[in-house]
Formats: sequence, C-alpha cells, structure tokens
Amino acid sequence: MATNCNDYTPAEIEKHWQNVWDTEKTFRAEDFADKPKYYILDMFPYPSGAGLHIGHPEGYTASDILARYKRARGFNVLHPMGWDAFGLPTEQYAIKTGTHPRETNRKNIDNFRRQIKELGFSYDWDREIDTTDPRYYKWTQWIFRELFRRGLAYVDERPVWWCPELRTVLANEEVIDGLSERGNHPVERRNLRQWVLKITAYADRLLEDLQGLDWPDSTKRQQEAWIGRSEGAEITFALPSLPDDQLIVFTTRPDTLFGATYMVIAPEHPLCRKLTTDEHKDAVEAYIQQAVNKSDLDRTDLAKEKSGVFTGSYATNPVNGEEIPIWVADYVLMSYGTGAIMAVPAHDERDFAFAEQYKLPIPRVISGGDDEAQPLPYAGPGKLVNSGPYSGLEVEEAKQKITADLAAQGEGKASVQYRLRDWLFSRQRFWGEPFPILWVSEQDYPKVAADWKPENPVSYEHEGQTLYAITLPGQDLPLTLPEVPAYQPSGTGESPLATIPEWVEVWVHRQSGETLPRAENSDKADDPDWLPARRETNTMPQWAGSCWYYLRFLDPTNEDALVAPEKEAYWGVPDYYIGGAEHAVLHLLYARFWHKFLYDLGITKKKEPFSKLFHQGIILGEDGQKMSKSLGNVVNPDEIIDQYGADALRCYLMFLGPLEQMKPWNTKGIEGVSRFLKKLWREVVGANGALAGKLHEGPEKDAETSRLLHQTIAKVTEDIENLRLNTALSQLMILVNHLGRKNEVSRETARDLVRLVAPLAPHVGEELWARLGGEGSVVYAGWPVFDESKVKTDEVKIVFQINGKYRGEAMVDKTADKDAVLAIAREQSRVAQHLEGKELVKVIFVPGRILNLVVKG
RNA sequence: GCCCAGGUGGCGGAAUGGUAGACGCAGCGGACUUAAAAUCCGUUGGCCGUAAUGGCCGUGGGGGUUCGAGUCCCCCCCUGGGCACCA
Repeated sequence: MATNCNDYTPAEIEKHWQNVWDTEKTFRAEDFADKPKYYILDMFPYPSGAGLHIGHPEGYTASDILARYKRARGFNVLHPMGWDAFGLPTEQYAIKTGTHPRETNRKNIDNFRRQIKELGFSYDWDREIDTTDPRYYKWTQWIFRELFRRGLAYVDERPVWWCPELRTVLANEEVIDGLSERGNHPVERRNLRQWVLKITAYADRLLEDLQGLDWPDSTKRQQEAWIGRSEGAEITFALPSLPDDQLIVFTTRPDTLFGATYMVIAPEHPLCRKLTTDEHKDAVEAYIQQAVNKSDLDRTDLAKEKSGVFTGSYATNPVNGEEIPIWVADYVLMSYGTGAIMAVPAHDERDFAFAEQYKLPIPRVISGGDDEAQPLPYAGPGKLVNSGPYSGLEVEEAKQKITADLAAQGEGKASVQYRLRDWLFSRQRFWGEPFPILWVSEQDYPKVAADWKPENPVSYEHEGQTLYAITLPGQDLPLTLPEVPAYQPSGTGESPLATIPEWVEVWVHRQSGETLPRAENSDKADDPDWLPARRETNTMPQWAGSCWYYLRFLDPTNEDALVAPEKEAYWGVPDYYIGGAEHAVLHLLYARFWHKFLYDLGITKKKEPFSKLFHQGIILGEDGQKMSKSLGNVVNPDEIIDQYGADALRCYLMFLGPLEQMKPWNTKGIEGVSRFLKKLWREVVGANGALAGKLHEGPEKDAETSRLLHQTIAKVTEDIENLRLNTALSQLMILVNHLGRKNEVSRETARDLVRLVAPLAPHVGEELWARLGGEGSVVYAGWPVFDESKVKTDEVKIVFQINGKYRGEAMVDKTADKDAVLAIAREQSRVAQHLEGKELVKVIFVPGRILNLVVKG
C-alpha cells in the first residue's frame, strides 16, 4: 500500500499514511485485550485560537514514540487525546466579538485536531474528549456533587483576588506578584462568597504518597513545599483584660517560650478590637484599615519594612506568668496557624527585625555553645538558657517537654499546620461547568429531603437572609449552561449567569429534587411540595475538567458511570504521563486530590493517578528568548511541516537535546535530520522508485554492519525506554551513514533499521516498511531483537596511558592479561619514548579498556 | 534570603571515574555541474610545531581525592526554575 513516489516527498507520503491510519483505526486501544496494557498520556491542551505551539509537539512526539515503541513490543497501548476547553480566552473572545464560546471552541478544536493529525501522532481518536461537552462535564459535576455531599465543599465569604480588568476573581495561584497570571492586570482584595474545596483534609495523604511516585525530584519537592507541613504546638495565653477569652498561638519553637517578649496578632484577628484599649484605639483602627487596603503585594513585598502597633493589652506567659504586650502587625497572617504568634526575637529573624524596630527586648534563651560566635537572631541547635526549669535541655528535648507540660496543664497541645490552603473553587464566569447546586431559604431547608443535603449544612447570608445549599439529583446531571448568550460579566462580582433569571429561578420539589423553571410554572407557588430556589451562578475553575480526564479516556462515552469498573480494572491509571513542569503544583496536586477522593469512593483502585511523570523542557526562540508574539520568534509547526514534513519536525524536536531541558530552536538545524531522512530513503529506494539495488536477500554478510546494527538496536531500545531520543537519533544517523558507505546491505538489515526509525519518523517508517515487503503496518511489525553475539569481538581496543595521558592504543585479544598487554605497549615507539629513562612504579590494567603506566623521574 | 537544576568548540549537544567534543548545525577545502541547487569526500577546540603513531593547554573559577576527574568532595562565581514574612 505504499505510495509510488520516486523521491522522498513527505507531503505525499505523510498524507497517504495519515489516511490509512484514520480509516483503518490503526491505533485503536482495545478494551480487555489479552496483551499487557500500557497507558501513555499527554497533558491535553487548551485549544487556543493561536493554534498549536511548537512546545505541544515536543512532548507529544516523545509520548508518541514511546507509544509506538510499546506497540511494537506487543503492548495494548492506550494513547488518547482531548481538549481542556473551558477557559478564559474563549470567554474573553466571546465578550469582544459576540461569538458564542461554543462556536469559537469548535473551530479551535478543529484546528488543533488537524494540526495534531498532521504530526502523525498515534492517538485513538475514538476516545477524544472535550471538557466543555455536557456528556463530559456531567461527570465533573457529579464529582463535585459527591464532594459537596461528603462535606468537602463549602462556601465562605472570603477575601479573594478580584481583577477589575478581567472582572472576575482569581485563585491565589493565578496571581503572580499582584498581577493576574493571564494578561498581567492588577488585582485587588474583595470579599466575595466563594465555593471552597477542602483539599487540606487530604494534606497528609497528598504528602505521604508523594514518596512512592516516579516523578522528577524537583516536582515532588515543589509539592512538598506547597503542602508545607510543619509540626509544632498551639500554646494558650491567658488574657488578664479578657478573662473569658484566650490567645492561642501556633509555634514550631515551643522551646523558646521563655524568650517571648511580645505577642503579635494579625490585623484580621477576631480578638483584635477587643484587645485594643481605648488609649490605643485610634492607632489600631488606622493600622487595621491600612493593612486591609494594602494589597498582598505590598504586604508581602520584598522591601518588607515591618510595621505594627501596640494594642495596649497583655497576655500571660503560661510558663512563667510574665505579662507580654500584644501587638498588631501585618507580618502575621490570619490565614496561617491561629493568626497569632508569640514573638521570640532572639531566635527568629522576623521577630528580631520587628523587635529592633520597636525597641523591644531580645533576650537569648538558646545557646549554641559559643554565644560570641552566634549572633542573634540564632536559629541553630543548642541548649536552653534563661528558661527556668528547662535551662540546660537540648532544643529538641525541650520542645517535647514543654509541649507535654503545657498539655498536662491544659495550656497547649502538639499541633501540625499546613501551608496548603483550601482550594478556591468558584469563578464568576460563563464558560465553565455550572455547579449542580440550588439555594433555598432557611424556612424551606428543613422541608427538603435528606438526599439532597450535605453532611453539614452549607449556608451563607444574603441580604439579611440565610440561604442553604442543596444539590440536584444525580439523574438531573448534566446541568447545562443556558442557551441565551450571557457571557458579559455582570460587573458586580457575580457570574454572568446571575443575569439570567429564567435560568436562575426555579421550583424544586422537596422530595424528588426535581426542578422546574419558576416563571413558567406559577401554579407551583401554592403547592407545599415545591419550594422556590435559586441556582448557584458561579462556575467551576478550568482545573476542574483536567482533574479526572485521564479516567474518562478509559470509557469516554459511558452515560451511566464516570468509568465502568471493569474498564477501570483493565486500564487502571496512566503508566506514563508527559507534560510541562508549569503544572508541577496546581494541576498535578488538584488531580491527585480528586483522585484520592475517587479512590475513597471506590471508583479507582489506585491511590495515585500518575505513577510516572516526565516534564519536557521549554523550547525557546532562535534568539534564546522565550517564544512570544511580541518578540516575533514564534515557530509555527504548520510552516515547518510544509517545508520539511512532519517526520523531520518530529525528529528535529527530539534531536534538539535532552527532552527535559530548556533549549533554543534553530531552523537551520532541521536540515540535519531532514538529510538523515533522505539518506534513509535512499538506502531503501533506488532512483527509479524501485528497491535500492544494493539491497540483497538473505542474512547480513558484513560483520561490521551486523555489529553496528545490533549496537544500534541495543542503544535505540534503551534510549527510547528512557526518553533519551536525541542520542537514539544520533545512533541511527551513525548506522545510516555507515550503510551509505557500503555497496551491499542485507534487506534484513534495512528492515531492522526501518523498524527502529519508525517510532520517530512513522510516515517514512510505514512507507519503507511497505516497500521492503513488510506485512501490515510497521506499528505492529515487532521490534528488532538484539543479538549480543553479533557485537562481541575477539579483539578489544586497549588505550595506553602514561601517567594518565593518552600515548597510543592497540587492538589486543580480549583474553590478553596485563603482562601480555604491557608487552604490546612497550613495543610501540611512542610508549617506549615516554618510558625511556624513567622508573615504572605501577601498572594499572582495566581489561578491555585501558593500560595506565605510572612512571617516576 | 532559602531550596533545586545547570555552566563542555562558533552553535545545539555527546561522554558506566578510563582517548573530552559522538551526532548534527555553521565554516573551510575539494568532487560532480556550463552554472547553481541537491549530493558526495575531506577538514574544523586553542597554542607550539622539525607537521608526527608529535608536545603543551583545555569541560565557569579556586582547592582536594585518585594511577587517572567534565564526571566524586569542599569553597566561590554565573544562568535558569521554584518558594518567599507560613511563625
């Protein structure tokens, strides 16, 4: 079924084979096939209007090579592709042009699919998914619904990042240095009602299970740091001025309790105003106002000139009864620990800076031995001093003992805190998954059947009323986006959906959970079984759809389950996951969280979604700068394919350097791999289009060729397994260059070569395989078998060194011993010269490698 | 500031502690051609050279371990990434 090209014409050949793959469904992954399964997943793209970026095919080529290699080795490979298609740019475009996001999305996906197909990737297109398809987001909503029912989703009025330009709130992770990650617009704090997912409930498991993952260390470390577990103690300080209240602080250094010379509470701390004496009221009020208005950029800025004011109140140190002044300062965050600290300036850098500024005492309570050599603040190990009965104890010992003693008196307890915060899960946007949630009044809530309620009620205050959240019945999912075009932001901080009363206002049946539009069913007003309710108008963030998509590929069209248990049992989770390091924390942490939740529900049998992970590096522009439109250094895959073909692009992307590394693009460089493909072609196809004349039947006659072939089989196999595709290619180049110099080559050698190249350059691989008389697709033609006997030789090269420097070499019998090799070396004039007049003090012989003569004088 | 990754020819890069620079780009010289393209052959780290199976230097800098270091150890410099008042 080969083409009839005489010359290597990628455009014709690639089109031809892409059609074959499409019509024959060459890459279909067969459920329950008898072969071992192998699931290799790419991070699916956001189909932007700009089309495929050159960075996409980099990772996708690597995974494709692995997928094709695994198929050749007899695996049942699942290699799917889909679209992470909810997202702000599509909505922004809709606002600007009035085009429905669905329309834009369809076009963008069509373009992405075309581009991806033109690269010859071996996806099973029957499993394509789109996160914006109601048949998909039905299950995203379903998962949220389960989270809600189990008390892992709640609402909270909390200060969030509001971006006036984008007219939406952003997650902490979407704000970088006070600017929106998308578009670099300034952001500010606003209090809005938000949905929050209790990812912190999984913090320990997310941390612990990192250990077993075959992931890049740096990524594991980033997640560890993000979760930020720290062990310490909560210590209770009595408040003489407020006998009914207490001040609880979190500290990792209970051992330094005797060194606490002041307390600090966050400006948002609930006791802040209560603790403020009349005398200090004005100053504290002013300070709070200032802190609240400060953006977090200012508050956490590098300059970080510390600031604070005294409240006028004191707290009692539980270990010695000392009265300690309480300050308000914005270097203490309400969102971490208890929002209050005991300040130990001698042994904490931040407290030290503050104490110096406000002239507060800085007594040393830890001695590292030589106090002269250990200026304050000192955070190192040592013994306690000036600490009453604890003086003399080692730091670690004292932590235990003080915590235990406080606990015994009911004035403290051991405590673990996490840097990780709960996940702000709502967005005020149109183009996202609607929440399957209704709000009912406080009076109506008790009337609703328990089936639609969460473990603990979720409520919020709205215009003086308390509203309660209930969920839609599972069979009412998906809750689709309304058809009316309402993607203009409301501007109030509410979602555009809030502007569509026909959609928002419904009747809900208190028993069945059924809903009906309010306006069209006014008769229900008198029916006690029907309660008025409002739909939740926020939508889910873009992360939602990508949190579980890898599971949907196992069973993409199932209408009754997220994934059928037997399919989950067969395919499990991805064996290999390839994608950018920019998702090191967010996507990968959120997906792990959802996965663990689904594990708890029994939907997946694996504790972790991605056992093996690889990050491809970023490809820079030719100028070494990050590719960007404004710099005009963007490489368009379409143009490269037009000029050199997809096989050349794929090979070049892999040849650029180690996959994980950041590396610059060089358009000239693609000539090299393009020449390689042409040479490869000419080894198989003669000038007239028939098989090359130099190919002969039967086994390879040339021992050198045979040796190099088998070396290549070994090297390419190992390199593909480890995604070292740059060196796999150079080895293939070496082999092809060698064959080019030979007048005769076995057809078998050529067939092995073609099978080795096929994962990297699949179109030319298929074409040459067919011309060499191969049966069926090269994809399933098996993998060349490495024969070690072919690379073994009787003679080995020994390098001669004198004092570690190269002074010649010789081929010697591989059984030759030290003395025999030394004798051969001595015969070489160059070696002899360097030995002349010197004393041979030592002979180092590494069989098969080296003979090093150590001489003196 | 803290944590991590990395610094190798003109360029991208290769190298289980064992000939540094594989492979490719670019350059130079040559063959083919009326010419060009394409292709092929040779050459290409620096310095010195009686030009050789020659000598010295050379993997960011400085020390060290070793018969032998790009590779291991210590200190420093630079680049990239992450975190950044998390108590």
